[in-house]
Amino acid sequence: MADKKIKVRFPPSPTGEWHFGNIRTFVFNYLFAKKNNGHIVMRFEDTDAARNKPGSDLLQLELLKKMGMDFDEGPYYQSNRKEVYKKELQRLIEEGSAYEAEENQAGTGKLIRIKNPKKNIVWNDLVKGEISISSDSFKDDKGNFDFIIARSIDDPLYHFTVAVDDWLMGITHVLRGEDHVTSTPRHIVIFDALGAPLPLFGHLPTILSSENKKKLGKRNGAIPVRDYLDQTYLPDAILNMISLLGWNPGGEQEIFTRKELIEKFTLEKVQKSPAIFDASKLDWINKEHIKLLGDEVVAKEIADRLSKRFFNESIIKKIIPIVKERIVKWLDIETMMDSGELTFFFEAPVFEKKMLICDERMRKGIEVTNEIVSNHLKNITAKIEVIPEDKFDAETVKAAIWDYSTENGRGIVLWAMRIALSGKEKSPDPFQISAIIGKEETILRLTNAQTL
RNA sequence: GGCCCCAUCGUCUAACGGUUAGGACGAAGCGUUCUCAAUGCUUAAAUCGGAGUUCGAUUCUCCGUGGGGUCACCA
Repeated sequence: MADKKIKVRFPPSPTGEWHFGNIRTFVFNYLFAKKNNGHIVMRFEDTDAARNKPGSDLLQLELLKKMGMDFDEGPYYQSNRKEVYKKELQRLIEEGSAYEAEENQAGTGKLIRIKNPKKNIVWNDLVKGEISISSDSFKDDKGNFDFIIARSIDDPLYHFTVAVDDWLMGITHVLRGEDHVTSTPRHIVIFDALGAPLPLFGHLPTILSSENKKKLGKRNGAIPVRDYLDQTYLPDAILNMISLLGWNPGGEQEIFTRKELIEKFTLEKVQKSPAIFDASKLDWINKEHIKLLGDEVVAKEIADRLSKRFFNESIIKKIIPIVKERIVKWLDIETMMDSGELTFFFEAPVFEKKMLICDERMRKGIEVTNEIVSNHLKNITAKIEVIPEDKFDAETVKAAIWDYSTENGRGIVLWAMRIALSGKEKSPDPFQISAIIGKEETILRLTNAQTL
């Protein structure tokens, strides 16, 4: 028995940029379609010209592309399909399931209403199970049970265009936000009038804002997904984050590649209750995804953020592990560069002599003067000088001076050494720095610090 | 308010009707350390309430309560 090919849709209104709430719906459709070897239709629902924001369709398409989420068909624009809707509207009127009613508010024609079937409308929701809503709920505040499907024969409304398109485009699975639950019975009534087979419906739980626990939206702190991309969060990390909002495959794994997400996705594991969006986990997820990346990727990100003056391929290669463990996202490399946390790997630092003397706390009561520090630096320089060039790694350097620093106060000796090499109060340990900048440069910096 | 949906740590969540209710993020503490980062270990932290079914309920049923969604000539 060959199942009909699964077909889903991305139906945004071009009214602005997407936040996590919007894109979550697309992500689940994407995952579901990819998992089941399905087909994705892109369709802009722009029948309300007044609400459309010019250019936001392009912005949305661009975001999809940046997120690596492709579609197979479209984009369609409902505003280009007016003839299709008109034809179906006429048919419904002829067949008697819809009719022209009173003049519309704009005075541009007669409203078209669809006859209320007066029954319970039931469907088996893919995520929530059986839902039953009486068509009596269509009643408006004037007591009319027949809801409006078009402002006029030339001006169809959302409920109608959605049903017509989902039918004509052969959509098999309608996965959308929970906010559409109450409009689903209306769509079903239209499908029935159209004589169209019903797709399967699945309503995803809402994403709530962490500040007020209301539906995520522009008014309650919804940040555009593009902002996260601009902040150099990885698309796959964002995808990972979004996927886990209202879904999980059941195990204890938290970090998933795109491929794993697609493999594991099932509607059965979608949560029924709303999830609150808390971005703090994204930092962790992004860091974990960076760990998954090859060193060459990290090297490129570092290189892209270095000025010409600093560019040094072999050093970049050596600082990869250090950068990797210190950043959450690529942009942090820039921050580190700006605050000088990386520059000392490329050029000798400038600092004041008094920095060579460590804090009270680390001295453990031992008196330290400039002369004593200079002397320590001189002694360790001598020990480092005898290390062969080809054995100049962090372990060897550490071994060469470990005993000396232990005897003379590690805090005092190693702090001075680290400052001499980095000029920073906070930095990787002096052995790592030495190994990275090399023997010659290490000795040079150590020597300079003695005579500061 | 009507209608619909939902209910496990602060957050995301796991748990054939039988577990000391598990994991992760975040938080706190400790260890390792010359600093920072990273890392390791530890701790605090939850089944909304009440009945019922059952030998046994986080799990099933009902009632409360709470939360969310939706009630346009928007989508």
